[in-house]
Amino acid sequence: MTTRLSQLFVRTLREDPADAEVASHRLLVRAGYIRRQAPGVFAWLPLGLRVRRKLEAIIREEMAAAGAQEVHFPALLPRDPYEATGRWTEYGDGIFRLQDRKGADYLLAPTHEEVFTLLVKDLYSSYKDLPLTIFQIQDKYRDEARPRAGLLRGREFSMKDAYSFDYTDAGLDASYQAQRDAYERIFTRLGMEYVIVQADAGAMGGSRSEEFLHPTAIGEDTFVRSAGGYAANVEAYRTPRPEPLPIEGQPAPVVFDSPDTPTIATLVALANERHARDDRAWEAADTLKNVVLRLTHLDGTSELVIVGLPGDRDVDMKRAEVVFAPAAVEAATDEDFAKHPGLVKGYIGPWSDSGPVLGLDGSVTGIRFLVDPRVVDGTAWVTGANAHEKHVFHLVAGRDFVADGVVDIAEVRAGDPAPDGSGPVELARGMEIGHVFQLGRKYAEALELKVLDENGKLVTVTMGSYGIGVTRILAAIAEGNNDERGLIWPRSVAPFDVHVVATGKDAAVYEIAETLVSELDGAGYDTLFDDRPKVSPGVKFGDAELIGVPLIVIVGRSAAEGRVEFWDRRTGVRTEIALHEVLGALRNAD
RNA sequence: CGGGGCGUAGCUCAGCUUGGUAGAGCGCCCGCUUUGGGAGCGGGAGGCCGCAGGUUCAAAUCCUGUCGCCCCGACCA
Repeated sequence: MTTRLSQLFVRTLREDPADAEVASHRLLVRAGYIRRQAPGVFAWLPLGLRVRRKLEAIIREEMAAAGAQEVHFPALLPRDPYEATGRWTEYGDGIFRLQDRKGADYLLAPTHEEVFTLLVKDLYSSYKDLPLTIFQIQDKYRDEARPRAGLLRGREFSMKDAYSFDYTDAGLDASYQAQRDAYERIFTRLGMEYVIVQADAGAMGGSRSEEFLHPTAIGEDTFVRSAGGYAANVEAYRTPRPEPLPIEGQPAPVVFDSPDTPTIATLVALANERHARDDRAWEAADTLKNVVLRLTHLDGTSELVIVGLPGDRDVDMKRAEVVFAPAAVEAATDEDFAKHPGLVKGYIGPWSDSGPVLGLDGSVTGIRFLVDPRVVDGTAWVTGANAHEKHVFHLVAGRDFVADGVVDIAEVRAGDPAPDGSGPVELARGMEIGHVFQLGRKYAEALELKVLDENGKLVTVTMGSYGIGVTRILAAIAEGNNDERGLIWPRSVAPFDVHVVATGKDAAVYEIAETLVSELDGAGYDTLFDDRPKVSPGVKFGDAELIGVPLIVIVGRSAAEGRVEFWDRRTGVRTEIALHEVLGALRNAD
């Protein structure tokens, strides 16, 4: 097919749009691929749609190869199924909700687990029908508090979501692996760098969850990886628990005066000044910082919880959200402190010489006390003594205090050990471009999806869900493939195979170009033909660079002598070749 | 939700401090010229100055309110 630029519905912009910041957003708007309709909502013009279709075609091919069948659900769904699984509530403000004229609740679906599950329940009831994997490519909706970066974080976005149905755990593993393999093939075909990281299974339950992250500075996820092959989203990283240390022989706690120690640094300085250790200096990591958090549960009730962690670390609120989900986590307020006179702000600790201060069991405050995994029995700490301007050292875990549990919400730092022993980790930023997830039986149980097994017994189906962000990947590719002049698409998703530019005023040039273009058409190439007669060469070259078709053929000043220029958009190299060599040059371009 | 910025032509912006009834560049339309890096000349179309109220003889400009948008942060199965 040949598309004539003179007929194409597009208007390129000479200047950057004022409301676009990141490269992908700026260039996709400027080159006429998309237009903003509302915050985080975009219209797709022919160029943009072509890229999208290319991407979708690759995904469809790999889904088919993985044995998944395509279906299509509405984006607009009734409330009921989401009520049954609890997500109507759990999703909170993140969901677009609306009502019909009768006042019945609907939503614009953020994902489709519920309705896929119900459809399978409607149609299937035997183990013989399984395994089954079905998918769709559909627009999803999330009412993001702050959409940003154009397509990278929109409120409407296209996603391929697949769901697998099995009646055995081994079957689920196989279905999961098939999707995971398909994702690897998709990203490889797209030439996209990706890292598979362990993801947090979250409050949704489920046993196995991995994210495909595209490493990029503008990514919103932080992940860790070790040289030995460990990789995890920082939210899923688990701090290894050291072996306990012997308690016998450790010195007894010593309470000391600690005025003017509002920070860990001042406390450590004071300890070194007045109570120096023989072996080495006190360090921030020797202190136990007790952070008071307020958890607000879904039912509206709330509780305080105190987390003890090494003083050289802060709480990572994202990790905390994951651990305490679905409860919301925030720092305790002055009001909370006022309600608990047993808490001496700045001097909180689990111990006092008159008995335990923190903990559910018989402590003064009765507040749940959780500690960092590094706080194992036998470790000694410097911490608050629960009296104004008093701290205590030689406070030994397992002897002087006992926690209600362990919670791993401290920030993760480069150099921390990988939990699988594969060495220290480094931190990097990434963008989530895919997610494979063993849901297990949560949805099937909530919606009562059961089948009869070989023995005629009803068993609950086990499921997986697998998502790939189509429009997000498109944006990520644009983000990683551009220069100051415009986009540079990989051939696998470029809107056209080749961009033919005719320049000059000579009518013969256009005739030669026409002939070339129909030859290309005959050879099966999708061609964009800049046939605009009264547009200057500078404008045509500029548009070609902006639009970003990777291979460009210029038919111009030496066309009459049977020569054209072959222009590689990515390298910028232009070579003059004979007209009859064009097809060969295109074939060799890979 | 907190902080910052901005709403004037299709796009990018000036004008606002010091009120006098709206501008530039690009784009678009017509004519002539031009044709290898975003052309020249001439003519033209196009604007409830985000919205509402107020002050004033007079408001894009000053005041109050409101709506919207962008950026940073919080949040993000």
